[in-house]
Amino acid sequence: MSENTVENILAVARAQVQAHGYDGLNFRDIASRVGIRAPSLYHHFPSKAALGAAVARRYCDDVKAALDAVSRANDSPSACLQAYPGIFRKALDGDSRICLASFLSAQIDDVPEKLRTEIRAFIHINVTWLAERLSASAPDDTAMRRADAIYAAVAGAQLTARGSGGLRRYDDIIATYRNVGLFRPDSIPSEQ
Amino acid sequence: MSENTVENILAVARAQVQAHGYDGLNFRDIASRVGIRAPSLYHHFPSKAALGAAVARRYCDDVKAALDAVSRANDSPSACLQAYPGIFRKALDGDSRICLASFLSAQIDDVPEKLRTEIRAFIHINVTWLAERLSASAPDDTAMRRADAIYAAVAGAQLTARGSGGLRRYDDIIATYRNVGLFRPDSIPSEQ
DNA sequence: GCCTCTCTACCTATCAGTTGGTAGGCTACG
DNA sequence: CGTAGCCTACCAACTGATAGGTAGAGAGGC
Repeated sequence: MSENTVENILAVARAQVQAHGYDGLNFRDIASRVGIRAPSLYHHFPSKAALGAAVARRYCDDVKAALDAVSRANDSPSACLQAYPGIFRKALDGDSRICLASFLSAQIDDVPEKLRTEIRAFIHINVTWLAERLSASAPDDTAMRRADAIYAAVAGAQLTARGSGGLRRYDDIIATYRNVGLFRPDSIPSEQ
Repeated sequence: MSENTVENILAVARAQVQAHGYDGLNFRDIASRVGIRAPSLYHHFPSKAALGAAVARRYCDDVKAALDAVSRANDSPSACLQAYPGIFRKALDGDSRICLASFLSAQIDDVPEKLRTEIRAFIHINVTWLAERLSASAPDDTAMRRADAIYAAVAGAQLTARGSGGLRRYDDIIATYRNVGLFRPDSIPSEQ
């Protein structure tokens, strides 16, 4: 039951953070959802900050796995880029939760340092993955900037959809990004 | 002094919400920054929710004024669109605060209903303003979708910059948006 | 078989700090 | 006088965290 409890805690905590931010890490609430008492959480995580960091790291690993899955499922880099927004789509569906890193980016001033580095790592992983698929060779500065823009745009779509409009608005916004060629490395600006 | 106090409270509270979200509305903290005691705030606002709603409404008015200013300063709709991200740039500068509506969109589940409607109104105002400048005639569906995308992209740029990279990253991301033609109504998708 | 030691996983009870909010009093100004 | 604006002194609720105890599983010696 021990391994299972830790997994349950991490899963519940992750969902809470995606829905309520760092404040979603309420020990009594999480414990109650897992089916234990609040102080028992301290047998698995020494502090709130540690639990938060563990949740973030696990989330990062999960998204890394999702990126790998997209890479394997699509043979062209271009197809990978088109598929990228789908990774964050299912959290938005139903409970309208958003990317954990996006929520914590907003709250960055009120979050323990360990979590901050985890957030920065998450952003870096996403941007690097995007940049690798934007440039045929090693990612250059242009590819990195484009990758930054894609990451930011997708994060903004989640946020806006959560604010009002829900999943449908997310899909519409992503479709518009596609139409303007944001996900294509070769899109040409006509003039300033 | 009364009018002045209310203005001070609103200004301080706004800055706190932009930096810490709804939790930034800490009565003791805000009162201390204004130079009075916490219970005195109740002489001006009956509750935390009311203060939050007042802050949001004032913020909305301020952004509306900023949009008007942009409209007056630029004679072409296209120039207005290019200038749009500048409205949120100065909050990010220095204290790296973000759009109040973006922060509260993330926290939408934990915010009083009055604030939620205020947030939705804010998004609507921004999107409408953008759509009006995207289409020569009355905004059609395409213009509204493009406006949604611009709003979301700018929000995401603020969030990402706050998460890591700061103002420079914001500027870079916005520049990339410009390059792909996100802010131009006539940008043509070459092929899927 | 049985006893003891130890470890894990959980519990109840409680703490100190912080929060939004209230009651009631003082002061100064019209 | 009355009211606006502020105060001190509180309160109840909730938070992260600690202290100390209990039930049960497994290991080892005898």
